[in-house]
Amino acid sequence: MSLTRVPDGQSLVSDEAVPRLSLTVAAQPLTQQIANHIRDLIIHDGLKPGERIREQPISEQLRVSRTPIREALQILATERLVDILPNRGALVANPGVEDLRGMLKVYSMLDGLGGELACLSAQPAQVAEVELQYGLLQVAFEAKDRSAYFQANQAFHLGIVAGSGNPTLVEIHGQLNLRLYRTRYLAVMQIKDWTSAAYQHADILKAFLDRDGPLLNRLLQAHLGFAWRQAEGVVETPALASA
Amino acid sequence: MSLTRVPDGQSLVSDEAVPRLSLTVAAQPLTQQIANHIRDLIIHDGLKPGERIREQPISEQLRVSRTPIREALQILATERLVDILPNRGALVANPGVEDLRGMLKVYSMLDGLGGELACLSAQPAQVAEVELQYGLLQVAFEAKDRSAYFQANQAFHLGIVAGSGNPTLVEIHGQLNLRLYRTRYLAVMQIKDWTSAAYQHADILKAFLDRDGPLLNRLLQAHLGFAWRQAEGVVETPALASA
DNA sequence: ATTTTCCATATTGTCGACAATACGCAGGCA
DNA sequence: TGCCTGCGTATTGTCGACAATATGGAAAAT
Repeated sequence: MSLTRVPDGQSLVSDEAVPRLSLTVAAQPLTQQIANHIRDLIIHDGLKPGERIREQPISEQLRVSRTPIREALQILATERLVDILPNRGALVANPGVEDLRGMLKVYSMLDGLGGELACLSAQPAQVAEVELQYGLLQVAFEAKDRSAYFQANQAFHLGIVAGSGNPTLVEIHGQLNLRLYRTRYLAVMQIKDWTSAAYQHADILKAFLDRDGPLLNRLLQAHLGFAWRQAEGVVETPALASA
Repeated sequence: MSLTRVPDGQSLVSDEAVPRLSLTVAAQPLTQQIANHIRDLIIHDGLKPGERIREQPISEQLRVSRTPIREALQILATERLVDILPNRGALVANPGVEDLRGMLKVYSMLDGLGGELACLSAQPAQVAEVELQYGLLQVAFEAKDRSAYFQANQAFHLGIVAGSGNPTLVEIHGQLNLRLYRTRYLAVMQIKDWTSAAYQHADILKAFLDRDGPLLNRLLQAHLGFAWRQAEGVVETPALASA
């Protein structure tokens, strides 16, 4: 990872006409960059659940003082990706099976709601994006590429929710998605018949294209419930003692 | 507000037997105390939407350096109660009507889900709490005490969700509740016929006591939709320019 | 041998100082 | 007048140092 400290030239060149004069997006605040960095480590299992997160090592690796690191940890704690024990440091959150079940219940509901609303308000570009991801999903599925499958699956579902046009819903859904990300990723990579749930996407896409909100809502919730039942066993033994 | 810096003696004396030896709860981290302080100011309208939050004045008022204040602001930004503009400071979040509508949609869904789950898993003590708050609600209603009414109303609804036994749901619901808190408070204080929605609580309580989840779900969502329609007009003109 | 006490060390928490950036205004220029 | 330019000031961003706290183990006591 490389941190950028100056307002660097990540030019915001979309396919639209670019306004004259250097319209560059300012560098993201250090705190945000660090939070992103640690968040990535967590959800991609570079930092294991229950593992301690010390400030000094990160400070040295990223060549940054501890101040922005602490701010980043506060952000991640608010996102419930880390637990901060006063005077004793930060740990990677380590939810138990019961916690995960509870999160999934809420997540399913939000996912279903997202689908239902998307049937009402999704823009053509958003529909196209979902169709595109469905295509990638199929490709990855036939190639038995679990990693690509997982990625397309993510984009497929997030794409539907994005179609709801409800920023709050998208945000909360996305945040819960992160809290479940690692477990779901490990599940997809490990489960024997990871193909079973794949077929459900065809129905989901169809309901979406037909703009059948209530049906899509039901399908999405059922889909997640199914995927979870597949994954139940994979919720590995707690790597480290939880508080 | 008073900040406590040492592990002070907020002894955790419940009505239960107190374990021997000084079992005192450590002082909350400064950062948390400050976040709570600013959060209170925001939801109780001590800081208006769109208003700038400067670090130095708070630093002087609370007799604290800017470091923990900045950490607190990061927390509040993650909770979407403030917006941080890089290099330009923090503002109190100022959601538009459309944003509020979107939040309420999600909030209603979560509230309904909470009620439905609570019908399955609420503990007797939790049911009693809800009944208690219903009583206070009635008292405040008859006394035409809007402030007390609002408070009991809050406790009534939060109590139901707490009965769901789903920490994630409680947390997310609570967070959205805070984002809507100020608007709802102002609405209750200003609306002419603030009494209309009050009658719905009887049905809600009955469905809860009858453990009729689906019905309670519907009632709660309808209740919030109704309350919102009452409040629509109250969503005042943006106090300050929003970004 | 077991427990307790005490201390050295590692880590987190807070601070004041400095650097970087944005803002407002005066002055210059067309 | 209207607009640009440059500078002083106010504010935010980052840092290194120090204070406060927890941790682990050696030494002492039972």
